[in-house]
Amino acid sequence: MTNAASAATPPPPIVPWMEFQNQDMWEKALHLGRKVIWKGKTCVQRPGDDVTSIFLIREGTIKVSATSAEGVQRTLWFMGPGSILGEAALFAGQKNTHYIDAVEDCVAYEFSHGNVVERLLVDHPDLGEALLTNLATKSYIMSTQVEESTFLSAYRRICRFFYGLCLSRNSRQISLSHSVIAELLGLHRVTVSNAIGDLKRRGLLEESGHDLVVADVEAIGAIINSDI
DNA sequence: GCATTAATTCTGT
DNA sequence: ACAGAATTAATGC
Repeated sequence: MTNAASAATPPPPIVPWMEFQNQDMWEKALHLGRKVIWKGKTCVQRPGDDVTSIFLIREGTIKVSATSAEGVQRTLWFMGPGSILGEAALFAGQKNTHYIDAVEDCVAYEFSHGNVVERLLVDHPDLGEALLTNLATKSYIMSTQVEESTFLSAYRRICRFFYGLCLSRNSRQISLSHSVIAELLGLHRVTVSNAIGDLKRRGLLEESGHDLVVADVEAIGAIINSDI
């Protein structure tokens, strides 16, 4: 993929954080769904649970993670407003395979399999496209993570994550602990702490209360391709 | 409602 | 692996 367009405007890095700004298209279909509220810091679904519907997340953030038999956690991605949960399992005819945790209070809309197939996909092509976009995003997140863990250094991956997160969320604020970032990128927590400490020393990252703030987005982005 | 303590989480070495 | 700081939860007054 080496064309002028992509060279002129490089797409932002794909990060394991799904969030879609324009949810307006869903308004017309909300009446087909059922509003549900998930309290923060609670488990919403576990591996083995039957999946008979999908959920559109409207407020809050959830964490999707895999757990080994020994209890080791590996976060796969986070999902925020505008993202859809459960469509992969539903269309694949699979049971749920991951842990889904609400990290903060969430509002979601549940759509039954029947409503998805007979109403959403039939009456609203744009919602069908939104479902495909959502599914494709998950696919790209996973392939990108495999790619990056194979080819990039931990330091670069952390910078790439911060940079992509800033662009996709349009915010410099990052309210994640070091261990959460480590679980998300498959890194050791100390590796993340050291990298963050280094970025702070270099003035690219600042601390605001308990949150990290990216002070210089472009500089962080530049590190990804630099030869340092 | 408020102060103390215990428990847990977070971070830098 | 460890220690100090910082939160959060639990308990008693």
